[in-house]
Amino acid sequence: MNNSQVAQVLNSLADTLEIQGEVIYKVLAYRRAAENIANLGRDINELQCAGQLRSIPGVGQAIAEKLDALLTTGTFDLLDRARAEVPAGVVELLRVQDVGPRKVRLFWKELGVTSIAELETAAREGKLKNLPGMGAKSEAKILANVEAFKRRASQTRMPLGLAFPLSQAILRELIRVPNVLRATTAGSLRRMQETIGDLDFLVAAEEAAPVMERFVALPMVAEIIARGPTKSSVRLQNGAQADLRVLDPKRWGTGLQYFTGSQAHNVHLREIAQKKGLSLNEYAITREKGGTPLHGEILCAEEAEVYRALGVPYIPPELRQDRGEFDREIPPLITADDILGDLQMHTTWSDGKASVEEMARAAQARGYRYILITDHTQSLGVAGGLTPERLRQQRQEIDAVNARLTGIRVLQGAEVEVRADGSLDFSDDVLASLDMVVAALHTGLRQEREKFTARMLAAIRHPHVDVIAHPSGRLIGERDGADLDWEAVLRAAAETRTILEINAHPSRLDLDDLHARRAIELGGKLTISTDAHEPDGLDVMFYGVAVARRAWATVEDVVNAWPLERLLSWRAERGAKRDER
DNA sequence: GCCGTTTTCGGCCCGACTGTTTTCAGTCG
Repeated sequence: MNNSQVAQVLNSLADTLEIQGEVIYKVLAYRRAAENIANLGRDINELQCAGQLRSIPGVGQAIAEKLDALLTTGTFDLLDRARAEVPAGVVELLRVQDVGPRKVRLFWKELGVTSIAELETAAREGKLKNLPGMGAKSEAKILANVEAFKRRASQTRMPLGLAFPLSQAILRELIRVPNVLRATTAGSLRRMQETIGDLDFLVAAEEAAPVMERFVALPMVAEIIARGPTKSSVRLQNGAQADLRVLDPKRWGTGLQYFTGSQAHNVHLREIAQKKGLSLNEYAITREKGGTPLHGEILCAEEAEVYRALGVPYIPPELRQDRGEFDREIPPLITADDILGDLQMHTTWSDGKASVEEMARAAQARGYRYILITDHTQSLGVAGGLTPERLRQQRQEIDAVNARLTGIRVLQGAEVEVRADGSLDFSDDVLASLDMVVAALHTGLRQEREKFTARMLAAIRHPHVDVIAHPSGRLIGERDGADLDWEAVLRAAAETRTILEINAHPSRLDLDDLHARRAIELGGKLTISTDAHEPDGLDVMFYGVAVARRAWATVEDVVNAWPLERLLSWRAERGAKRDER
């Protein structure tokens, strides 16, 4: 079982216990453990082997024993009992909006409902409205939510690449409302998580009503879920939920901090406040009940003031996941302005849509000093992969472009296929003729762990390979990454000075933040590359930078934030080191 | 069930909105 599967088991156990009416803190303990396991960055099986399960935050004696059994036998006592007592279909009811543990229990115990289909039938037959605490309105709402659930065939979160442009479009509308002073996205969007559940908006305005009106009347709104004086929720036409919160500008800082989350980060911050005898909410910092009163409230118009008032260093939004950001000094994270070049892009020589010169000029316009052209190689026929002969012709064109342009240097590389047996698509002498070599695995992604890992390690240890492109091969929401021994791969890359790519395309974002962070911990180097196939494709760089920031990366960790001379001399040094091995 | 420069027991973040209620429970984030 991998980390996310273990986390899933604990979460569904927590759901089951909650339906059974278990004390909420026990339920929360399982959820917290699950979250921390999902955020681990290390394979939980390794920790088990090393007897270090209890080093995971939120895992004590009891949960450690259960994890041990789970990883060894695939289950444990409490899980078996919970599953025997509560049918899976009952737990599934929680996925319907506005149906929580208490209602699930009510419908199950009173009406014998054990599936979403049965819930729909019961609602249609009018059986829900007579239950205690229920009424006609609640019944109609639940029926509508069941239908909404069925429409959204897959309950998947939106990829960031979809959510980000959509949110910017909505934001532009909100900013235009008269008397709006500030407006921003918040939530997982502001944290730049790779997938987004709800779109969160925060607006500072003297008057809330006009902006609320505009929000619920936006053309992309399909349905109003809730509408209060300071908060509204809508369902968008693409099925996503969007929330708007309007704040007094004097309380912007606390509001933005609260609404950015993550929930785990906020819980942690509020605990810190509590230990100082303070209480934090989205409006202000106040003295806890029973404490000596403050001179009223502490209002924070800026977010940084919230952290300062609580004696905590400012934490950039991308790091607010409760993954140790309160415990360690935060280095100066890389920014988009630090990027000096782009080490993966395609041209009309293979499957790109623009010439070498067009790509070079586009990169120059974005302030870059160098680019690496990385067209596909021969065995990837579908993408018009290059033969050695065509590669030589391309070199001439690149030389000509370099002669014409000043201020940017075009390097010749290739996105070289790693074949099924781990060998590369070009001979060593052809590879040696390139300025840099990017290796990629596009085939056999479903190979078993040992086999795929061996191929990857062969590519990493290959003397001519500089970069591994999109290492896991995942496509967000479509295809999981390959099953890899990540610890072995990340270690080998660090040892051989092989650069691992963060592919900035929002459908990939590969390496992901957790693996990139682990790579850095092990001393490895990264590149953030767009994999552009046309000039505008260069504009996705900021997504990759966000992943790197979430991985705590600094300029030192990211080679395309280095001047070209430094990158090339580091590479030469690396070649010498490899020769010694 | 976890956790500890206030604690090995007694805490555990905090508030908006809705619908069913005559003061609050449930859900959500």
